[in-house]
Amino acid sequence: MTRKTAQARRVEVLGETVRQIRAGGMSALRVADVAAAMDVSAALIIYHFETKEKLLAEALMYAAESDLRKLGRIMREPGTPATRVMAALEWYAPTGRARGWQLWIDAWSFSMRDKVLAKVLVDLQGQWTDAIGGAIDEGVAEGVFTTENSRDAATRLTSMLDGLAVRMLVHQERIGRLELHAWLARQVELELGETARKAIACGVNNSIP
Amino acid sequence: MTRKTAQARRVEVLGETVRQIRAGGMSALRVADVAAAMDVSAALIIYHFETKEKLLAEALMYAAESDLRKLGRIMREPGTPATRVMAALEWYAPTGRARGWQLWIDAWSFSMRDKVLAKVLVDLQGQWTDAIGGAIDEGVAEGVFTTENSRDAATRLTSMLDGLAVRMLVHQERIGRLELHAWLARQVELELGETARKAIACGVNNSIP
DNA sequence: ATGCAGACTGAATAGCCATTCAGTAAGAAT
DNA sequence: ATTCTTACTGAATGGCTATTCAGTCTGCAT
Repeated sequence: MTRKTAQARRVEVLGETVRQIRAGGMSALRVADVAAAMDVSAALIIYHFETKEKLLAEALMYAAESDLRKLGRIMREPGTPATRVMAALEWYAPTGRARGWQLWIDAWSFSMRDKVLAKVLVDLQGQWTDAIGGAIDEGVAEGVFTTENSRDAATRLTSMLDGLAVRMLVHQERIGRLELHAWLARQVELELGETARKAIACGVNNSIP
Repeated sequence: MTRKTAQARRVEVLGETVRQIRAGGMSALRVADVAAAMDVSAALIIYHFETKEKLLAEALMYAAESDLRKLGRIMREPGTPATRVMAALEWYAPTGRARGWQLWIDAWSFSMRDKVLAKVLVDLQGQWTDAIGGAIDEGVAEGVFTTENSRDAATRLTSMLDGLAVRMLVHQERIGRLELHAWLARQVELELGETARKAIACGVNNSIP
């Protein structure tokens, strides 16, 4: 058994934990399984994380951080506010089997009983809302978007996507990429005005063939 | 200990189970707690339901059925399609502390691992979509609503409400009754055309002071 | 009255898993 | 080399709860 620094080991454990949650859901997660997959003892996990609950919270933070890094990258990319908003929403949106979403639906359920988890989620959602809301504000400043309240608009847009994720994962509805995109574009037009739609249509032609 | 017919006892147990799930969530549910609240033995619960998992599935069905009965009542009430659609959506919408919704968010999470539960949920959502979609169709026939596909419109509307429920319960966002109503009305207008808004405005003045 | 079906119970049982703990050893520091 | 920190382990332990089981009791049918 090669020893590793605590830091390296923690990251390794978090990665495996997230992988297993994605595969089987949070309630099926066993400390022993994570350990077995890494070929270490279960005691090691507890040694590094103290309790399973804390492991779970940290694992979610870990997953959230990687999501947020991606969001940051999208927001820093060159382009208009319209393309940025749309890129962010498209990436937020559930696609295909929506693997990643199962994690968050589980997290919603767990967070209602775990304050630490709840805080992670509030924070994560806050950052999404701020990022998208911020891009909307830019668009408003440039005169491309129209909205009363950019945060509220962002909330409604992401809420609809959350709901659609539930439709796809829980209710097994198949919603195609194009269909989803069309729904999203409609919604963006309602929220941000018709000039938004035109701005988006241009951006989209560049990124979606 | 007064003895009851199996049927009566089962209903009683289901009621208490749903109450406890609403109060503390599905994962906190203990057979012993349900029994204690009814002042019977835990063995009795198992005697009637065989296993906790089956109890859970039946309890969700029970909750779903009572929701659907209410939906049926709303749909049979006299009034225009516009008032019916709006009444259904208003009732579906999360309000206040949105107690009832915790149950369904839990159910989403559980259903991803339990096929029986998944089926209950698919069915429940199907009936909501059909009911709202049906009322929309009526409205279209009367020329009040305009939409390409009534089921898709119903899906989008209920999806947004699901997402808002998550915002309220998980992310602790306070969305006021009036605000929610305004958002809903906007959305209905987008989905069903502007004559829908007017029709709704009339109906709403009757029911909301 | 008597029997009987079946609702109901108390007291085990048993399985599952997180967590503990006493100790081992790897690698850095000296 | 020796020490020392600390990552790591194997083998308990302990707590929690669903489930079982061997009966008990109740109200109905005969």
